[in-house]
Amino acid sequence: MPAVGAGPLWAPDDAVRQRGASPAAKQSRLPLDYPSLMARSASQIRNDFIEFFVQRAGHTYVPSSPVVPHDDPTLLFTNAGMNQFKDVFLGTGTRPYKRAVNTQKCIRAGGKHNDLEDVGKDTYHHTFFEMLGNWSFGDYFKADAIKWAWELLTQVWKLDPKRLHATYFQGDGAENLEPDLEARDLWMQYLPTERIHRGNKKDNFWEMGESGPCGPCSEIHYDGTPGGNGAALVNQGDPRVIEIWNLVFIQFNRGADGRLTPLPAKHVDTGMGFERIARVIQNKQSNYDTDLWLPIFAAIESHTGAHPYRGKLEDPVDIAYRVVADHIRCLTVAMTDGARPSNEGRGYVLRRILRRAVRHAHQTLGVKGPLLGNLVPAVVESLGDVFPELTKKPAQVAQVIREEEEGFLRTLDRGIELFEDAARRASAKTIAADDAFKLHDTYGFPIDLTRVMAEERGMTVDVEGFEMLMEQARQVSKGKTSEATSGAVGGGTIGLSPEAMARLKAQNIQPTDDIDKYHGRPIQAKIEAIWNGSDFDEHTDDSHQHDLWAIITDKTNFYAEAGGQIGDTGRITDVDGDRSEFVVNETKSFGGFVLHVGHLKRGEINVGETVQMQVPSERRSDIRANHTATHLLNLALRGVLGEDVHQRGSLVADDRLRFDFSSARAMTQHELEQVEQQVNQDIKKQLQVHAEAVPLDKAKRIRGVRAVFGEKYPDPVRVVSIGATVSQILADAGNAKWMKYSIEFCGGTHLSSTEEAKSFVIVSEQALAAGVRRIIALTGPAAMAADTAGDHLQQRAANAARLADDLLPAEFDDIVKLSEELTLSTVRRHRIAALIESLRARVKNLRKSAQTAARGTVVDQARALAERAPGNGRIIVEQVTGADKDSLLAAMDVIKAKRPDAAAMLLSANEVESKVFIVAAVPKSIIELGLKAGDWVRQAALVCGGSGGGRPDLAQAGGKDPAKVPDAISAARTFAQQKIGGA
RNA sequence: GGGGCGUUAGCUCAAUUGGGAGAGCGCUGCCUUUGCAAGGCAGAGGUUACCGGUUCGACCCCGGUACGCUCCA
Repeated sequence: MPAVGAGPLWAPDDAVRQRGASPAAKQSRLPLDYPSLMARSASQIRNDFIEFFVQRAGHTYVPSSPVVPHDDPTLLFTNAGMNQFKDVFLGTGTRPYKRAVNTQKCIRAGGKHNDLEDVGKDTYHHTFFEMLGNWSFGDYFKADAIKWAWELLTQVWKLDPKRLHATYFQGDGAENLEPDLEARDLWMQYLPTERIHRGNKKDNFWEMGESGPCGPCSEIHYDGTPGGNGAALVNQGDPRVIEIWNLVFIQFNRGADGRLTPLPAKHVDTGMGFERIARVIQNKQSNYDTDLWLPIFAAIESHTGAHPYRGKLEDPVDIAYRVVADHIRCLTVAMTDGARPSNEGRGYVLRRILRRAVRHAHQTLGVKGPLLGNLVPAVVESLGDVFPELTKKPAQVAQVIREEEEGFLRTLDRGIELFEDAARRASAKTIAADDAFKLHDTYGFPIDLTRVMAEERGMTVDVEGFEMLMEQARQVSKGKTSEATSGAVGGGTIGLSPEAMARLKAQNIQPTDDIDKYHGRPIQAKIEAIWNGSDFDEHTDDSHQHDLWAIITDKTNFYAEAGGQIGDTGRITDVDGDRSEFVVNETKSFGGFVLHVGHLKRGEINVGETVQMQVPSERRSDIRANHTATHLLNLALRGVLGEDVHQRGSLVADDRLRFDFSSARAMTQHELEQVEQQVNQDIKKQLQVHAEAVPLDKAKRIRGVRAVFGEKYPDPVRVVSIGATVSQILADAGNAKWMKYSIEFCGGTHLSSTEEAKSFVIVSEQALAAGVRRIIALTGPAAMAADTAGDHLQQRAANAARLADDLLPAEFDDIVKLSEELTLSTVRRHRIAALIESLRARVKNLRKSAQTAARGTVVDQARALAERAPGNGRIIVEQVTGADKDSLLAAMDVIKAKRPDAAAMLLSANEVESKVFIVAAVPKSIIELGLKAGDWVRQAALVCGGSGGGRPDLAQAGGKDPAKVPDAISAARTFAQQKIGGA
């Protein structure tokens, strides 16, 4: 080990050369010597770590990946330093360096690791924290990892070696795993045996998931007991003796079957909680006592007027300080990386974090309005240096937080009202469990708040019952889930596990050569492997017609799903094309192996056989048109909306294209029209499309080049340009004129000339999430069809204004329906909608006057009937014409007014719709004689095939047989006469 | 991924078993009063979110969709 003395604190190891300089290195060189290590600030400690591994051990500083994992749907938030290197461990990705160091932004709240409810109550839980880590990707292993860890802790940070303990994996009989004696022996160079401890599988065997890379780990613990005699407390959950660094030695892969196999390339993955090591080095009792938190605590103090933070564990105000400070860090970082509060997934986690902070701020710190938004600048102050992205849009983040706070305050107000209701219903001064549960489950009113409010008025809450209901709800939620997932088998696709990839590599099968995908013409290839989803086969034939297979060939002309472009479909046949045929439904790539997934329609296939690979050209050209149009759209959006438009995702399919981009607001009709027009103009210009592989650093220098944020690009990267060749562009990469050209990093398939896209139509523009918009568009024949349909409908809508009154309503309904059903350009749809609006008032008035007129004639008939009926007649049963339910009721009002003592029934038949309407009214005096309107009307309705009912004084009925109306009338008369004894 | 709740006039919300869609505020007009506040009368305003089903009849029951709120994972 090199002596540390004169010269830099760590001399570069002879064995390694420095491979990358960190930004931190440029900012501050460490002093040659520093007298008081206890006084090191948190940010110096962070620098120490990074600098140590960069300078002393030749690591490359890799900036933190976003806390919002954009390419890992299995992960709610980035929760460990290794997340961004997962693909390297899985063997599906590579990096240009073999040693990396970083400080990773992590969030543990929601999902498997959920520390949310613990934050504030103790000294060391955080929702957001930084994870310092160093990595070896198939490079150094246990010896160097342990050596450097020891050196950093004891020589750079000068921690008391007597307080350090190490653990190693003790082995596991059930898994047939040996103890990690290698790690133990290495530690014995530095530590006496009594401070080296054995650990079980739970503590000392690290696994990424159910399957995948894994291996033993070795932890370093720090004994913070006053006498330094806490050896017995290692791994006992005692806050005085804590784990500070975990060194993971990845040397196995766990297959889907649970079996462990040794990995050819062994990796090191270490993690050290930054807040925790800062506390240890600064010799504090609590993570929150380090200088890291000072700006945030100060901001809380000045915005709330609470007493200064005193670091007490039990004091509610201090608890609130910790909660608010922790949560605002988490929220600011997460939202900076693009997450937004919502009611599901990671957005919901953010919402809960925010609410917890608001509750503490309001209940304990006495804040009335929004507070959290005002703390964002303090977070930026404390973390902006390490994570410069925080300084980009703090105002926008603060605004979102403020709005969300206001939303929660409204929820609270509503909850208080509901609570009052529950309190009124409460018996024996106890709020019922189901009321408390409903407040929580349905209206989001936190249980502890319910308790506080109950206490305020001398009441209690049935918490036990509440917990029971919660547990029930949890079971319901769980039970259904497992049922649903086990039921959902189908899907019809297969993938390649890391283990399967390892097997292919072991057989010396090379990743598929897919250079022919760009032209897509038929080629001949050799079958390398046949994968059935769980195993490899040498042969299959059409007796397995319905089974799904994946064929791997030495080369392919199929495009595998990537970069938003869907995979090709097609056929793989024998060379002559007459004996066997394999239908490819899907093409996907795993670690460079292209899988042609589908089923064998006829014949047989064998490994080693030469086959003909065919991709249908029509589907391929549809996809190419949509992909090139996507690039033109990207360019046009930037031109119309400005530089702030960034691609957030995209889908290029054969039947449509979808483009998601960041934009604060909806696009106006004018903007949509401009974008649509520009793309169409570019299509008409017959611009040539060029593609070329270019070294990544060179390509990045092109002015105005488009790349997706957070996407990892290979080196060299393929550059696709439209209207200028790649070499023209590279010759003058910094020229601002390239801003006006479409130049993108893209591995997809494209047209050779834009004119082949024929036409471009935007069919929808909508919000996807706050700040993200989605455009769906068409090209080619589909776009032209949408255009034609739009032309016709717009013409029809324009003509409708000149239609006569009697024709308009029906035509109007037709147009409205078509405008909803047809696939149209949004611009066109908007114009048609305007025409429809201009007609709406007139149609409405026509309908209304028609109805009024119809009602008038019915009422007139009723008036005549009332006057014509015998003076003392107490039963009126008559048919009227052209009435519906409403006009019959209006007519009945007239009869009731004119003949208050008569029981009256009106019937109307509608032959066209084959319906009969019946309404009856009976005055009180006759109800007393036994004639109820409901019974009466039902008698009549039964005769004409219906039924009815209502109140005794007024009832309605209907029937389906207009021809029976005369019978119904006589039946009704008879019935009434029987009841009231004639009239 | 699985639950709970909601969507009715411009706004806030009612509507009994399925039987004529309402109130308050706001709006328009008229009247009264006029120091201010206001008061009275009349009126307009509704695809009961959307689609489908059951029924003679659906705001109401059933299924689905969208949007919002909320809980659990």
